[in-house]
Amino acid sequence: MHMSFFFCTFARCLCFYIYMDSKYNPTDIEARWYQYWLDKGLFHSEPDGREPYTIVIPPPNVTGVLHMGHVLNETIQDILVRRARLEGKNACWVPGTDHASIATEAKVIKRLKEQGINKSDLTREQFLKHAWDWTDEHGGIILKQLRKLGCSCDWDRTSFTMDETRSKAVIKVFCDLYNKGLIYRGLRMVNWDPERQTALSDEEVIYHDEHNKFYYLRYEVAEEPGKYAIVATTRPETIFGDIAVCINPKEEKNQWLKGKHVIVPGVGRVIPIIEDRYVEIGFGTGCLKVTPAHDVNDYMLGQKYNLKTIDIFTPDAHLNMDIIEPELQANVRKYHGMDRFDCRKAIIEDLKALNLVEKIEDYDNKVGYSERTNVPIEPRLSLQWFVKMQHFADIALPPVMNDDIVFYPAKYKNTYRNWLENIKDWCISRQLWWGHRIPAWYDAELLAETGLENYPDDKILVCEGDPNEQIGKCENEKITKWVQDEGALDTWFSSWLWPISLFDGIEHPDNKEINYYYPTADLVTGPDIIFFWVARMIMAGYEYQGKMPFKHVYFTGIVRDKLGRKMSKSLGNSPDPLDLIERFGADGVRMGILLSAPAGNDILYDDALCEQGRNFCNKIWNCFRMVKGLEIADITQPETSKYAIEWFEAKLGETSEEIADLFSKYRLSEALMEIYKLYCDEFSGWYLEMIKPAYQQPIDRATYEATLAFFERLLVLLHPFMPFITEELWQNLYERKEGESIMVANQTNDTQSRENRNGADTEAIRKQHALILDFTAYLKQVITEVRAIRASKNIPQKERLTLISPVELNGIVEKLANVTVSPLSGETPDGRGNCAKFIVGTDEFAIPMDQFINVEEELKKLEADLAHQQGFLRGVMAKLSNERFVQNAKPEIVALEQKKKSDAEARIASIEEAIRALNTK
RNA sequence: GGGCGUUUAGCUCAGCUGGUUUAGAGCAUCUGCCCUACAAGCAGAGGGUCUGCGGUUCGAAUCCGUAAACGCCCACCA
Repeated sequence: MHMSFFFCTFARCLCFYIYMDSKYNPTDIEARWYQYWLDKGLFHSEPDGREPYTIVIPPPNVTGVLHMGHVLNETIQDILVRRARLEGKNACWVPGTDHASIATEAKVIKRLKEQGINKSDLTREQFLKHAWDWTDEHGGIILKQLRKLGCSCDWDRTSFTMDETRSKAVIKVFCDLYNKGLIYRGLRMVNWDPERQTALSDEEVIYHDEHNKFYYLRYEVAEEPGKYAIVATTRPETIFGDIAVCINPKEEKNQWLKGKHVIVPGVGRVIPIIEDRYVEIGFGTGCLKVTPAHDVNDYMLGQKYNLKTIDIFTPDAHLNMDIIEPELQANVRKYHGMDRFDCRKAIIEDLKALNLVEKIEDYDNKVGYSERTNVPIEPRLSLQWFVKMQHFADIALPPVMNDDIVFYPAKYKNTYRNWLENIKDWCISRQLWWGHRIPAWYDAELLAETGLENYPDDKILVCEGDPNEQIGKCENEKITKWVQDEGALDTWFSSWLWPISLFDGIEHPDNKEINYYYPTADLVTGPDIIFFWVARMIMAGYEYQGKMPFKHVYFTGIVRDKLGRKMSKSLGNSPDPLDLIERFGADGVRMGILLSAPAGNDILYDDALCEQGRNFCNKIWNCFRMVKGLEIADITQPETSKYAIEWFEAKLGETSEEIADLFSKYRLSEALMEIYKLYCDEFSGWYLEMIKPAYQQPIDRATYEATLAFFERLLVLLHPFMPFITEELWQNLYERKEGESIMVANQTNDTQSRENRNGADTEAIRKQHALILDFTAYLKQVITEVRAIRASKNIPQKERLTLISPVELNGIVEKLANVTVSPLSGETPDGRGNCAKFIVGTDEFAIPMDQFINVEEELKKLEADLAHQQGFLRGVMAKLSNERFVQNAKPEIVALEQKKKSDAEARIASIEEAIRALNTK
């Protein structure tokens, strides 16, 4: 293979193609052409006069590695980009990575721990140094992996959500939204991740069904010792924070509790019974313990009734008893420092001992988990920054609902609308260091006085840059030092600007690049981030560019294994894409992942699909060997070849149109399947067989040239899907100049021929094409029937047969079926002894043969066919004899049925005649 | 608790506004072939009544209703 490659490329010595290996070996070829594309700058885009086609990559985590989901996603993007490039558009695919604040910070902490360093021992600056080291070390591995897959990203534009331009954009947008009153600071109940010790947005919480316990606890009534209110809870460890017990004022069975007080079991705090209709009548015992610091609803009640909050957890969800009233310390001290789940067990055991547990029931409920760390979320009251979302929902909903932005598949419009119509404010602050630091500053002196929570909002300074540098420059400024907010921003607060910030459109909103590349054409992503990312990009797009960020959104499915299970590390069912590329070639893997991936459907991945991709490469490879192995001579062109060329021209045109149509609907796997069939069936199976010279005979020049031209068009058609093998063969099909590439070989053949046929011409050519396509389909049927007869009678292909035909056929049949066609002349074929018969359309063909014809078997077949045709005719007749059908159906439908009828009758007559003939034997 | 989607050959899926020779493709299966481009291949074949039920219609895989199964999204019942 190495040798042949060498000669193909450099010596261009035709005869060596014959010695090409019959198996395609992708490894060297892929590496070589990717480097070539890079060297020639073929991925790079600059604004020019052409129509732009832009895709921004959904930035993978900077320290992530390639998995099957990426393979699917990036393959689709590459196909779209390469197709656009071939159509002559100025295609620009911008790559980049995401700093993924939580995930990356977790990885850095883990590594530090392995080195014996705790995050808490470091300053922010020290930690960030480690984080950047880690990023430099592991960052961008995934981008290198994308090259193996063949992705044609403009690497010169590689960006990072935390590089300078992107960071500036984030800070500027924060300040702008703050000044517009769309960002505020507030003490709210948020989703708290005790592992990472940070707030999360609602979208980062994943709910799992769980089998839990429902604990019925006995709260002694203070006014009536010995009597108890029974409170049911799933979280007994929160009773230290109980501040009231709430009943519904209309609940009959709890009327007696009204106005009384109860004693929190094991804790000893005396708390009031309050009344609110929030408590559902009939659920549990009707008594709800109110713990405003640890439950969203309880917090609501707490606010309504002005109850105090007792936060009994440390940020890492251990019990903090220091906050409990001194007089109760003796009761609760032993729980101090316990983990929340350990405490749950302990408190129940202790309450059991005190006979304060009424009963414990099994209970199924939903528990929220942190998306990133997978630990149960703790609702926690804390001071955070929020974006007011109603405004954004208002600007982002209409363009999707009226299809200015088109979703594929459209069903996600519902999901999108549902979210936007129930939008809640977005918690954007994180208690992390790795990320964009919130540009909010506090007067150090005042802060020391008030503390963060009570720091007045109107004394907060939100600005780009460090305000301390301005100190002293203003006359009447009393502030001596500004202290920056400790928090970082949610990663998605930078991601939502991606399509704009990649072109520096936030800092310089009217620059040449943003004006050219924005809005982008297509966004390809998974439906799991429709809220996180897609919706918010639409919001930011309209807010900062006044325009949609993309015109189409292609939602991919989730990649699963062939049993339908999600791919996961723990199941070990996720193949390593690089390993697959090693085994099947990048082109094979691309085909494999795409074949079963209609938009929005989950894809059930199976190695067998990549195998099919590899086999396809091999097929193309061998077509090429065959064509280039032909010896050319100045001989006259056979009629069969002329016909074959005419037919394949029509076929190629037809399929190209179908493929264009499928592309316009983003039905990429179907488009690939069309090309696959075009290669394997039509080109290899039929066309090449039609034009193939007899053994060791040369081919005429005209046919050879036409075949090369077809091959080239086929390669261009396939190139977006399988870039490597198509480049390799395209380069070797003709002499190419240095720097040329299939990547930019505009589909001149197609477009030219299409442009040439305009008006009436086009119509005429269409008709002509339809004719030859129909007739060839007919010829193929005849050939297939002959082959079937050979197969069933064990007649070798080499043995020439005679075919008695009632219609005029052409040399194609003689060549491919290896028959001599003889016209049906007066004499019935039956008169010639044994005949095998078949029917195509309404025409009856016969092959005389010496072999014994099994009359019974033939009869059986014919009779089965007869029954089928008669059944069919009955169905047609039933329609035609139905007056209402004839009256109501469209005339062309009735005419069609009539044609069906006459055709069926003709066929039945032919079959009956054949049966009669056999019976008379 | 709401909302959405799916259910067509062994598997994965097409089948657009009901009528196109009584349902198509790829893979898998079966049979026969190493015929000098390709056994990672070639030739041929078998296989579904379109989840069930009811309705609309001259006509339903296709429209409507209903049941079931599966899947997804959203929601503060402790």
